[in-house]
Amino acid sequence: MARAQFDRNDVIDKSIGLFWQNGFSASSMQQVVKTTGLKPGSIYLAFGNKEGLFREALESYAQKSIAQIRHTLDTAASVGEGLCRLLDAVIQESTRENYCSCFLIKTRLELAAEGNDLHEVASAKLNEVEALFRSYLEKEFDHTVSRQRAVSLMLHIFGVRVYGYQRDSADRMRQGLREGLPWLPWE
Amino acid sequence: MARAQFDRNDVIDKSIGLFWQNGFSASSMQQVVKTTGLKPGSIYLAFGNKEGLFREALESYAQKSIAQIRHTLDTAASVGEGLCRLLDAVIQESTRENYCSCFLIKTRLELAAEGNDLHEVASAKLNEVEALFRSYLEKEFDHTVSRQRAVSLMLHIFGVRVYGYQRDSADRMRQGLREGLPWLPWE
DNA sequence: GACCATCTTGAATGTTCATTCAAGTTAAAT
DNA sequence: ATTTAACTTGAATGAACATTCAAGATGGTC
Repeated sequence: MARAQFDRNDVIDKSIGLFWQNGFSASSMQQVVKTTGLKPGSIYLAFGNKEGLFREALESYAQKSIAQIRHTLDTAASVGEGLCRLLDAVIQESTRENYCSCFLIKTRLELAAEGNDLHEVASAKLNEVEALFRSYLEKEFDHTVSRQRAVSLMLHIFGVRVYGYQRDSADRMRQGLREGLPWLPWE
Repeated sequence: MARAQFDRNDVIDKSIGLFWQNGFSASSMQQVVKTTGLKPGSIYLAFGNKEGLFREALESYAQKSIAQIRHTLDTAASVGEGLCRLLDAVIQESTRENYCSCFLIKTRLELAAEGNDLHEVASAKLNEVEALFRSYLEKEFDHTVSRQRAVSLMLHIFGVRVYGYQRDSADRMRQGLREGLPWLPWE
């Protein structure tokens, strides 16, 4: 069945699952073959190499995440309320079985050595998220405050992404966010 | 030169450097051989396997970190002042060339899948740090407040450990900490 | 219906991996 | 001086790794 090209989006989604869970180094191409159903030749023709596939998976994840953030902030009654919903969703995610933190953060930490290219991609996307927060905050606060609070938001989100591995920590994290982000319109 | 046993502490320190930077999967035993100067046989006799060496390195790192925290908090004029110094030190560390975040956090994220043993070690040590903060805070605040603020501290430290990869972010992080931890005696 | 460009296939490649072990070396015990 | 226990040595092992490529299959084109 040649010419009946595989579904690229489907392959990328499955690769996101694998790479997000195991990271770059601990995911083998043999696992990719098993997970995606593609044969090695097809993968290498379509994505070049392991790094190419990882990059596409990472970028797809980032794009979806950013779209999700935009949507939540756009549909909320206020920026503050949207941010609360966003933070609640992050906490909620951490209660999942097989919680995997955030693909971007994991990549930033795993591939930090020696100016790795994938590390740069992850970092750029995380910066994009911060810039997005800043631009939304500027609808309600002045420039300086918006910049500071965007940083504070990022620190808290990173914190939750790491803290969330602890079992039954959701309530504690919610309290922690209320402590550290008192300017948000909680509940 | 048999019987002239190698310096175990030295080997562990060198292993910390390697594993901290590259993580578990991306560090090969051949790199360990090169870094430590030991031959494979010696490593396997002394530590069992790669995981055994990694575990000792991780535990040694954790012990040193906790001792450092204790020392800073014990020698400060107040708990609050000690915490400020601690947080400043974490920010300071992030300005280093070859910044590597925190070995415990990196391990928690890298080896989270399937109840990995090393993940549990890292998580247990991180919980120990939180408990330590709580016990110091209880010298100045009541039980409930201490618990909440310990969580908030952990969230901020995790945040800084991830955010710190961004170049020239020290000042921004300092501002962010002042925003999120206003109960600390800053400056 | 013959052809060609396009895509798939999966066995094969050479490398690197974690780990082992028989042989070698030394310090202490006898 | 000889033995013994403790430790080192480094080549060898087999498995797993990322990647390649010649051969096969298919759909569109003339």
